[in-house]
Amino acid sequence: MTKVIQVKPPRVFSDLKPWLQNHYQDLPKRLQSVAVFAMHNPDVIALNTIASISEQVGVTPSAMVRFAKSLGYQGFSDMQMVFQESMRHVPQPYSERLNSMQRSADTKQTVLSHFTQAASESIARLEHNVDANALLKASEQLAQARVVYIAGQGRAEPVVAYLHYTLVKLGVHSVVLTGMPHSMADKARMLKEDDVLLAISFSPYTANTRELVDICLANNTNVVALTDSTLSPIARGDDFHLEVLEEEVSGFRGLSATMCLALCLAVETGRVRAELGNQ
Amino acid sequence: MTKVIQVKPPRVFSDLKPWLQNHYQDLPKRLQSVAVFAMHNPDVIALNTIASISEQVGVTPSAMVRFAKSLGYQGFSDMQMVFQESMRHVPQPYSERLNSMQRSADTKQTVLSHFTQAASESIARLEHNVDANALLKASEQLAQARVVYIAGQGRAEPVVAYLHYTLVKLGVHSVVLTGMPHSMADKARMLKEDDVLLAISFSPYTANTRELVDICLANNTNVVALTDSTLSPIARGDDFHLEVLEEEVSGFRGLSATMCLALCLAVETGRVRAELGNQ
DNA sequence: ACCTAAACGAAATATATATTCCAAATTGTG
DNA sequence: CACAATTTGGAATATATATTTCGTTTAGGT
Repeated sequence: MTKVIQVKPPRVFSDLKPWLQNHYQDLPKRLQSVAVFAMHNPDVIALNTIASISEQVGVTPSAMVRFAKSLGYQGFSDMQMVFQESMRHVPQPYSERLNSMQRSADTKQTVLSHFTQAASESIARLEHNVDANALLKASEQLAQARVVYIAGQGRAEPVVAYLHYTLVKLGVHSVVLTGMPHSMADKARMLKEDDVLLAISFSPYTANTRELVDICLANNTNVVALTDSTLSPIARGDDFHLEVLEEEVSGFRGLSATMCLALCLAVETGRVRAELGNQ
Repeated sequence: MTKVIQVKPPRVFSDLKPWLQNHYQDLPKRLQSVAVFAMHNPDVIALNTIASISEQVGVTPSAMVRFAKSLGYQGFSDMQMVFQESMRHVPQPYSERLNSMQRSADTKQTVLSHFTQAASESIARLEHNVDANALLKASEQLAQARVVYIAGQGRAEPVVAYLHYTLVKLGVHSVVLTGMPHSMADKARMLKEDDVLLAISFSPYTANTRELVDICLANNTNVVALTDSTLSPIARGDDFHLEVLEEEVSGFRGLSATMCLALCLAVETGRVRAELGNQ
């Protein structure tokens, strides 16, 4: 049997790279080709089949298997997992474990750290994923509104309260839509064309908020939606929607990133309004 | 045969997202679950097998295939290619960032980034500064309460709403104290010794919330306080107070860290309550 | 140049994975 | 409430993919 490097192979890509450099010299010719290719195109290794990769490298499929085995992996598939992990954008297990490990055996601290970790990740993702253009458009809509009506239930209610509080402080005329479902619907029908509905809704989506959106769209009243998914029933092609996804910890979703976005939306609205010269 | 959307399905991920949004409503329940998951975890779809993904989504493998087909793809594998392409030349963050950058004249992106940075810093500080013991004690107080009465005004109101929402979901009997100042005071005087007041208050401190705390302490009712400073008038030696300080951006204070702490407090309360064996 | 040991490629095999099919359950409708 | 249509889960099937095997080739040492 061909010589196999005895020590356990690296299970994370960042370890694999320097590790492979050391053993590169000792590899047979074909296997060196594979090594060079793998270091230059990790994404190809991660995503393609042996047949496809080996063709690109210019070797036979069996060479790929030998390569993986000579590195100490069980087979090609085993090695491929390491490459796949390197391009997953949610190394949540890692960061979570690391964080927990750093903290000493204090259980309460680690519980909090789970939540802070989730919050940080949610916020980081928010920053990367938010459509800046959508944010601007939404702010403009709100800034131009005669009155901003805010609606949302359940987990969205704190967001409603915060947006209301901040918008009022900024001098934007805003009203929270409350009450029984049918009375809310009645109120929604009263909105004028120069009003705006600011609807906040998260999964599981309440039928009520959705109904309000339907009513407003039917009346040509503009709608700005804040939701956790573009697939939300309140997100339509003809409104302005912002998306924020909260990381969940053992079944609980926070509101850290959502609140951050809400504040930003409110402040931007104030800024745009000031630019437009409304008092 | 199940209804299939006729038009050719999108071959690039960025087209798939809005496209799915339009057809989302028409999908069966299980297929909607898949859709939501797919939009939230594209990397999982790209890298895992049907069996693994379907387990994570909570549906059967055949549902995954039906999903792909109902979208017009030949099968799951066909659809998976689209997801793989999206992460092919690895750094998706870059391309996405660039895209957002050129789309907007860079001002919006940086405005949001100010807020996200402030939020992240606040959360990091929260993690270091929180007194783990105080958190535990506070949770125990809330867990042992017959009824938790929650009070807070202004910027604290969203926190009140969130704590109320989460505690109720966890089966903790909790009530929000609302109304005119003097009627709230009257209500506060009704609290029994085995009730707990959960008071949230931030600078500038409202006299009202402070008064409630005074009343409860005089009546030997336990108080758990959530504030932005130990110097807050509602934080006393003889109550249990948690402290969270939000970084401010051009005069505006967010609630990201506060919400994180609130969720943690609520979940801990639920956990302690379960440990105590209360129904 | 010969011999030996390692490396290699092609095909056979084993395994994993996706897809199809159908009966049961669910949902919507008259 | 019953009927029809749709949706769903699980097993059977088909396909794709990795792995092993083995005869052949190559390279290095004497």
